[in-house]
Amino acid sequence: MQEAVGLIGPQGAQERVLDGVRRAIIEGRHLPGQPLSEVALAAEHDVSRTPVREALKQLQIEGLVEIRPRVGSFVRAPSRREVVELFELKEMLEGMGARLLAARGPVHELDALEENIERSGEAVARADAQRYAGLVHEFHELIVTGANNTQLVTHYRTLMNQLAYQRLVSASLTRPGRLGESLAEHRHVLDLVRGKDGIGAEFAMRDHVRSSERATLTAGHPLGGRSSTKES
Amino acid sequence: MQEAVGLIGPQGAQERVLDGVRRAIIEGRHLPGQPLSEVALAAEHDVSRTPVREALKQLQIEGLVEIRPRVGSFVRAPSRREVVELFELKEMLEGMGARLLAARGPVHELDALEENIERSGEAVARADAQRYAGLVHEFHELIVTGANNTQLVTHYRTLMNQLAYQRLVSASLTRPGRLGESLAEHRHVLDLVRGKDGIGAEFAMRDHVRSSERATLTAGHPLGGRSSTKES
DNA sequence: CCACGGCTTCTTGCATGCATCACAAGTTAA
DNA sequence: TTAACTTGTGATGCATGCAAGAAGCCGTGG
Repeated sequence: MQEAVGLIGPQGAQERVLDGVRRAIIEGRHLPGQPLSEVALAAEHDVSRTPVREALKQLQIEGLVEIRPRVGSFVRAPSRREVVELFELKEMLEGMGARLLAARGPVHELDALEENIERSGEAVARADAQRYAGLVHEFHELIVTGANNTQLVTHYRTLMNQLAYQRLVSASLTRPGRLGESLAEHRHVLDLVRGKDGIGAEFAMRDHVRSSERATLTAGHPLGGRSSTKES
Repeated sequence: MQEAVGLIGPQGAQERVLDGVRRAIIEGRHLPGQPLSEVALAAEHDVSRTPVREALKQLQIEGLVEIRPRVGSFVRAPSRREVVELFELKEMLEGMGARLLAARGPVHELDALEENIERSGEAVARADAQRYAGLVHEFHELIVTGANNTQLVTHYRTLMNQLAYQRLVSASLTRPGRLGESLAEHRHVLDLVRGKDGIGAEFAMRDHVRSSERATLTAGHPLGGRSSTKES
């Protein structure tokens, strides 16, 4: 071909491939263990193998893809152990976010959190688990971004990608009573943040993450439990 | 050329380039802001541009290199603000390591830590700051690896690369009295870990990181203070 | 003297071709 | 029948060529 006429596109070809494949994995369109052929992805996104290779490399670093040299790339599913490890990290990072946010004083994220809790209350009242799942995501995201620490946000986002958090949360919220429980914990965290109790907010958030972890791991485990890396 | 006769090399060409450039940046052979030409690096490592590009991409994700699209790659120096952010993260991650290590009970890392403190005492007695710096690195590394959480280790290593920790620590330890102070803090942390006081160990470690941060940032700042991204 | 516009040059981004290696199916011998 | 060997097919890893864009430079106009 060698046309490259359409120039670099909106934001480069490899970024398009990167976002596309990442979303496909997180949304479950590519299942764990499934091989990701470079030529197939190149054809699918209508680019050559080069940007596909670079995108796969980045996804490997993000933990979504496993590249076995000279063999190929595969969708990576974290093992059960890794999920526990990721939750341990999540606990620390979100606790850190709550503490830093409390220390910042009144910033616009607090209003957004207030509004989030209000809308969450409505969703819980209607038992709309799907909608609440989205609001949960927003709540945690606001806590972390509100900490005003870009490094924290970067590491946190990587973590969440690996956890395929969306699906996990949706699964955990099916347990009856969990919605109200979760909302109460959110409210408690926000109260402590507003009260500028940094350490209190940190530990409330950590407790919340742990209880959320329990709810998630005791619910169905859509992860399969086994890593894609078979070590036989 | 197109020879590729020597086959794939010991561990692939791009890995060689990756390690080489990373070490060069961390050890200060490539200075912040300096442009990293693909062709120059390719010639230096005797490979083509392709593996160099992939290595640079990974280094960008690790935070050591900034790639301005269509412009070039540059050695990235974290801004003062980013250094503070990185230390905040370091504090949380090492605190987490200490807590998890305490919960694990008697593992071989504890013996290694004991021995490390012993050797550290000798280094302090001889006022050998250089040797002590290496032992500090080992101590913190043992705390983190001893937590038995591979995700933690991964994120932590990335962090340390960005901080160019080696140089920073060496600089901070020039302040008189800091060596003994630091050693006492290490010993305190290890005592709490051995006593299985997880939360205590976590906060002792966090306190230690904060005091280490103060010592580092008040010492000379070899980082230049300004980011490589000039925003004028 | 300073500002602005066109141009040159060097850079990256992507496409493509070739060599090498991993895996599996088919074949043969015990 | 089973195990080991051979060979074929497909994949990745790397080298290289071409086009588009960005930074710097020089000349010109004010």
